[in-house]
Amino acid sequence: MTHEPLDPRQLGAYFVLREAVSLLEHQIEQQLHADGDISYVQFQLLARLHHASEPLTMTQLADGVVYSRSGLTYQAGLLEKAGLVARSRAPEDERATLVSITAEGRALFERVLPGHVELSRRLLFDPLTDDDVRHLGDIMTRVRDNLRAQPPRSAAPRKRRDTT
Amino acid sequence: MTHEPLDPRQLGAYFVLREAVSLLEHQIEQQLHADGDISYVQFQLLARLHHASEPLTMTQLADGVVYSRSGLTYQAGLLEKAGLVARSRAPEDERATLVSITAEGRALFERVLPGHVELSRRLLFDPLTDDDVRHLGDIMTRVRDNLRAQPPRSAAPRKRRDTT
DNA sequence: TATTGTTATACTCTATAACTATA
DNA sequence: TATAGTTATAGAGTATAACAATA
Repeated sequence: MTHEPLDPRQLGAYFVLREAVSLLEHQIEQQLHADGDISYVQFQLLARLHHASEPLTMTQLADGVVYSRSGLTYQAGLLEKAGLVARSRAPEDERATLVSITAEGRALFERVLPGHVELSRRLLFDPLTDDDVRHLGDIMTRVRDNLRAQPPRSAAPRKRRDTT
Repeated sequence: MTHEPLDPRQLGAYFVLREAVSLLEHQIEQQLHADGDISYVQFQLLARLHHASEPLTMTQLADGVVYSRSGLTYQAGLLEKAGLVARSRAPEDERATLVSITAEGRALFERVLPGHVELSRRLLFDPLTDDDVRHLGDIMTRVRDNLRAQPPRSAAPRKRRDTT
C-alpha cells in the first residue's frame, strides 16, 4: 500500500505525455489512412517485415505491436487480403506461419514512409532542439526497457474492488 | 515535397516513444479496468470534472480527450449510466448540456487515482532521474502546444494516392 | 445560419475461449 | 503436454451523417 504524496512534477509530466502522444497518434493515424489506407499497427507490421530480410513467424511479428494472438491473426489477414504480405507454412516447424512482405507491400511502405516521417517531424520534432531529441530518445529507451522488464501481468498484485 | 534524408536519431526517438507509450497505455488500461471498471478516456473525463469546481459543457469536456462529438456523447452516456456523472440543460444557453460529477464519481476517481499514479510511477518514472522528469515534462509541453497549434485538419496538404 | 448535442449506423479493433495441428 | 496459429464471437470504441433545438 505504497501511498507517497505524489510528486506533482511527475504527475504533470505524465499527463502532458499522454495528451501529446494522443494528439500525435490521432494525426498520424489520419495520414496513414489517407496516404496508404493502413493503420499504424499495420504500418508497424510492414515496417518490421520490410526491415527484416527474412520472413518472420507470427510470434516474432507480434512482439511489441499487438497484445493478443488473435489480434495479429486479424491484422495479418487484412494485410494479406490487401496483397501486402503473404503467409506460408514454416518448413522447419510445421506449426509456425511465416509472414513475408510482398513487392506491393514494400512499394506501399516506401510510398507512405516519407510522409509519415515528414509529419512526425513537423508535429513532434519542430519544437525540439537536437539535444531535446537526444534526451527524449534516451529517456524513452530506458522507459521502454523498464516496461519490457515488467512482470508479465500475473505477478501483478492489487485488484481491489468492492471496497465500497 | 520536402524530402530530407531523415535524421536517424529523430526516427529512432519517434519509434521508441511510440513503443514505450503503447506498452504504458496497455498496462494502465488494464489497471483502470481492474480497479474501477473504467477506461483511460473515462478516467480523463472524471479527472477534468473532478478538477473543475464547476460543471462543464460537453464541448468543454471534449477538448483534448475525444475527437468527435458523438464519441463524447457515447462516453458521457456510459458514465451517466454508471452513476458517475449527471447531465442537465445549461440555463444560460439552452443548447448546451452541463455535465457534473456525482459523489459516486468523485469517490471512484479518488479510489482509482492512487493506484494509477503508483503504477505510472513504477512504469514510467522509476528509471528516470528528477532531471529526466523535468526535461520530459518540458519537452512534451512544447510538443503538445505545437500539436494544438496545428492547422485544424483541413488546411492539411498532401493526399497523394494512385501515384502508382 | 451557426452552434450544441444526440441518434442511428456502420465499421474497426481487441480479446477470450475453444479448437486444430505439430513438437 | 506444450506451443503456434486460427476461428468464432462478443464487446468496446470511433466516426460520419442526419437530425432537433436553441442562439
